[in-house]
Amino acid sequence: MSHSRDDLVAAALRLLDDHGLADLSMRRVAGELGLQPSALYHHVSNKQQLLGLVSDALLERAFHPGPATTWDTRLVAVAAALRDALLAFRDGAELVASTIAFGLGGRAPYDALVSALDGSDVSAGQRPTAARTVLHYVLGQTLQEQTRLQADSLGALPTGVSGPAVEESDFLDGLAMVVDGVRVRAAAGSRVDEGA
Amino acid sequence: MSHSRDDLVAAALRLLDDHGLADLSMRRVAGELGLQPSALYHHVSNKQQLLGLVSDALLERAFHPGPATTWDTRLVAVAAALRDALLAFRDGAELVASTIAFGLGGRAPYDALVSALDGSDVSAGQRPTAARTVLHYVLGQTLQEQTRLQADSLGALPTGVSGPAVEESDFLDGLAMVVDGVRVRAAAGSRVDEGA
DNA sequence: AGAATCGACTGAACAGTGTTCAGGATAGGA
DNA sequence: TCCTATCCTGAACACTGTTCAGTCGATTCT
Repeated sequence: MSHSRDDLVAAALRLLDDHGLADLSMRRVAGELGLQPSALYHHVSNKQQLLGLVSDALLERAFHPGPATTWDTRLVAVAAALRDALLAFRDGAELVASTIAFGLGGRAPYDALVSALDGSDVSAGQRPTAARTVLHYVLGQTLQEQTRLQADSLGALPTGVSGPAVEESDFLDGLAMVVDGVRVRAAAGSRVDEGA
Repeated sequence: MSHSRDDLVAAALRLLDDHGLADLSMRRVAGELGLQPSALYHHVSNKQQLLGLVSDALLERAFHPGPATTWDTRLVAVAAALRDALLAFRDGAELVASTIAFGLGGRAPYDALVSALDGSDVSAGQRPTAARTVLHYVLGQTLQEQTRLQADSLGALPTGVSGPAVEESDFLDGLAMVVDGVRVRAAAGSRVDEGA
């Protein structure tokens, strides 16, 4: 009847989705598994480490994108998959944003963005910059979206008209702007103005 | 000997810079002023509200940019001023990012970015998108910078070579990419290719 | 088989957290 | 003088993450 580290992560992920990040305490995770709080520290050394593992679990399914033909469609696909993963769990964006900021996990998104630029005309030196920029945009925008969505659903004004479609097109508009910025670099690298 | 709301904000800002956001508790703010913790709730209804006010105070001096001639230099100037303000206080980026995300203050940066686009060829409909995008970039990038800086200064590897100059040029590189993305929209609006 | 070891776990405790609430003091205006 | 509004005290509530000595059960070694 002994538990594994993955059990803690699964229980924490369940609690996150049901009650939100603010109510995700070590005591609640322990209670969910029928354990004393101190027992968790045999599987994990920290609450922050546990949150990092939860964050990675949340992101796990997001990064198996089909091999899109061009780097820019790949970049958009990875960014959209990241957003979807963050929105799939309550407070997902907040969790991932904070674990990435403090470097306790969530390397997968950055790595996926960098490798989306494989075969592009963006110079090797500028790929980290491009990936960071897209990542900051997706995290910031999705955090704001999710916060607003959850505030709305918990009894704010009825608002009505602006559904999730507006949120998504807002996201894609901003993303297209960022990708345009990357494209300018790619064009400068190849000395070709692609115009359009 | 009675205190005002501004006294709380000033004390909190002092504590933030001296001991960091994690150690900024209501009890410490009260102690700094020689008060009981409960006394704070006569000036402020929440810890979150207090943090919002601290965040606004921190940003206050950042947004009186000289009237730059072109919209893109204005945009860069506002973004750089925002970054400077965030870096001027310990955990400034973390504080402001979280209060902005939860809508408890920090409207000034967004407003300043929107009005930096006055007189540009970016359409009125796309200015909010452009401002949001730049804002997300600056917050995300500066949060990461500041976290790394503070982690370094608290006993990590000596690293040595990469000083603050590298951080700043990283910031400006990514910012230039985002601004390029905005510029593409401006060019599309005016049907003029401004080239390099 | 018996002994030793190791992992998971308990139960209690420590030092803190944000917030609430009844009541006291002190000032200014009627 | 009374009244009232403001600022504040002191105590308490219900939590939080984390540590630590000790216990139980299973596995491994002799």
